[in-house]
Amino acid sequence: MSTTFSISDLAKEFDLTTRAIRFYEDLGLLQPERTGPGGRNRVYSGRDRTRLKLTLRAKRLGLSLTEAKDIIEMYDSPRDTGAQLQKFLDVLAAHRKQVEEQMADLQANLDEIKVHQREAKALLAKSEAHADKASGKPASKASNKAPVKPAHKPAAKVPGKTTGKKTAQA
Amino acid sequence: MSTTFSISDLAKEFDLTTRAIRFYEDLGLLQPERTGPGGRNRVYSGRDRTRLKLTLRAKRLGLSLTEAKDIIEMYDSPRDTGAQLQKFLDVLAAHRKQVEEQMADLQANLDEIKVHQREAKALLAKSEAHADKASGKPASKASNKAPVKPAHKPAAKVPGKTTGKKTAQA
DNA sequence: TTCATAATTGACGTTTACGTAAACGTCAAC
DNA sequence: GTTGACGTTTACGTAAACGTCAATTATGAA
Repeated sequence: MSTTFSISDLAKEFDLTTRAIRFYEDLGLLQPERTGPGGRNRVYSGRDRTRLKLTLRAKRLGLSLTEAKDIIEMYDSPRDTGAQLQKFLDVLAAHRKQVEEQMADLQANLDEIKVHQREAKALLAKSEAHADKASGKPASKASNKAPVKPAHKPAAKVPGKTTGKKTAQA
Repeated sequence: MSTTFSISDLAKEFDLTTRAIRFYEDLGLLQPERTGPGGRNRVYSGRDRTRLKLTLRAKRLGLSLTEAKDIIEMYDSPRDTGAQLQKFLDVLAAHRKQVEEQMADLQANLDEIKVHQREAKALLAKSEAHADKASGKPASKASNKAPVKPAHKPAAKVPGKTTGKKTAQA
């Protein structure tokens, strides 16, 4: 009992369809063992689960599945010789640079959001102070409307999914 | 002369094909004016350029073009009434949450990279100290090999492109 | 035993984001 | 006066990432 998972276990946990999981297997991202009669059913190990988790995180960050695969393979490939180690370090440095660039993008994004928030709040306060005629309602907190989701997305989504199920954070 | 751009200006600046830029127009992301005989040629304003820049940043962060459009439209839509302002604030809050989640993903990623770097460096130092037989070379700095790029990507790339041209950072 | 539930393997369909010609207009340079 | 360089539209092609049946097979509950 070394902690294994069925395909639907993983599907539920990560809010994926089994179709998607099998598709990832076709790409070589997962290599479940088989069980049952004639080895029909897939059995996933903890390692598979980890790879899946990493894959999904990579997706959320905008990477393609093949890119995710390349990276993940790199991360659990055999680094015995010094040359392999050195190459690994090079790749890590490149990844790090990439990630840091992306963080800069995100930070810029966040800064803009903050600016807009400040502006909008100021405007709203002004209009409310200006409209102090009738009701004396505080009018503050945000209402819970649809969080902007247009439809389906290939990457980087807000928690709520189109398929409307559970949510699994990394 | 209010700073306008030709399609190839933008193509060069952002390392896009003109095809891509026209495609963005089809999606409603850009609305260049026309010039020349019969109004055949496109002329892009600074606003178009900004929208394009925002679009590309959104792409790098894993958003689809339609998502990018929705967001950008939101950001320069008319927020006059209090209700609109409040809705805008709600949307901003949702976006902010989304962005912060993504930053968490990125941070996790970065942390893992750092761990691996430390491990690899330790191992490498060990193997070098262990192999102090012949040459006495320092062996440190990273070499500049291909930065892991598999082929083409739909989003979030390292500077160097498949089409191998210029690079424009946000 | 029968019926529902879960899994599996094809195989074709779909959406996104452009690429890739084909065919033509235009203006400057040679 | 034709050759480029750049621009245009129309249209078909394509790779990625699954969705959506359809046709089985196996298992467990009723």
